[in-house]
Amino acid sequence: MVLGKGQPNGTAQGDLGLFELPDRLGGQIGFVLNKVARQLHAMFTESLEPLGIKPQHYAVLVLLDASSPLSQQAIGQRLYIDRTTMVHIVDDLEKRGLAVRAKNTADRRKHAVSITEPARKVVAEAGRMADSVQEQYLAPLSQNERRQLLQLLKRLLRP
Amino acid sequence: MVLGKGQPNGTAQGDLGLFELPDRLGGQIGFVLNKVARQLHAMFTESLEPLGIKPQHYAVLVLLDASSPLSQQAIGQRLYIDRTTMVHIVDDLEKRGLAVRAKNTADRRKHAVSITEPARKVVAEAGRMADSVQEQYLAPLSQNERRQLLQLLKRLLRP
DNA sequence: ATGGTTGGTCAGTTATACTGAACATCACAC
DNA sequence: GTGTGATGTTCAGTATAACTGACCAACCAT
Repeated sequence: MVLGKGQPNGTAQGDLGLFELPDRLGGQIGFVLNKVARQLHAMFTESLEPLGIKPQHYAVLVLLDASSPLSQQAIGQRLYIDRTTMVHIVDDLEKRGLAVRAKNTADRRKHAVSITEPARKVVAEAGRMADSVQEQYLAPLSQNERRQLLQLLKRLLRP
Repeated sequence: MVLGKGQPNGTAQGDLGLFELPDRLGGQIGFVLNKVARQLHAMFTESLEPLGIKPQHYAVLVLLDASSPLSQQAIGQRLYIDRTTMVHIVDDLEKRGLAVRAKNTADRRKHAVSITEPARKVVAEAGRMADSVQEQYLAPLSQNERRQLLQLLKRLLRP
């Protein structure tokens, strides 16, 4: 998966030219996409460590912060997260006191997952870290280019 | 990591508007990046199955096709692949008769990893599949936008 | 000859994603 | 009222990719 640390060492920032990819790979958006995603993910993961959460936790909390409660299925659908992975994420959040699973009286199949008050502070803090990491990693691009990149990526995202 | 299948089901192509991300996430390039990378990776992985290789195998073979032999360390550095992961990848390729580890007489610490002749055919076929998958997934973007996306991503990639 | 570094391997751990099966629950047709 | 199909969630796994730390052989500079 696109995650983790692992930058090649022994090279200075900006030495990318020293390791040109062959055209066959350099022309593959998927390849570069994976590596970029992994680098950014690793930076974000590291920055969140003091808060005791991971990027996936943050994403779920952001959604719940915006609108609580939601079912696990609804969260998963909006965040492109697998149903079993969602079970684990909510397990973790419950364990950390950052979310609760309540009964959904209208449909007993579903949990009513809600954010807790302490979690709102965590989300705010993590949001600042997210912005900081993004600012740092996207430094090679202008603001306009960043908007452009995001817009292009969003247009690719399939349901 | 950014990999696997897992698209939410029950929604039609183009229904993205139905599941807008909150700004806090939608504005995070990392989040969208991960999801896009995973989708493209899943498509490519699936398309390669008939050839019995995976995207990482393909990447290594492409590099070796361009220049053989190379040490595992050299391959890893150019493809942003961890040294232990590289061991497994070359193990797999050897097992499939697609690469060989020979002795490096100049430096006995290093293997001289080379592509095999049969593997060149696999690389060619996989390359066509890579192009096809990329063509399909990038369909929402114009040719110019695709070049732009790739260029922006490459500028972000750190050593 | 020695110490530091490098290349590679091994034995793990971690994160994310996924499948299939199972069960409780819901909605709907009859 | 009943049966059937679908849904939401959980469980028990598997898979992929990445990673760390330790270890050993080999290389290089001193």
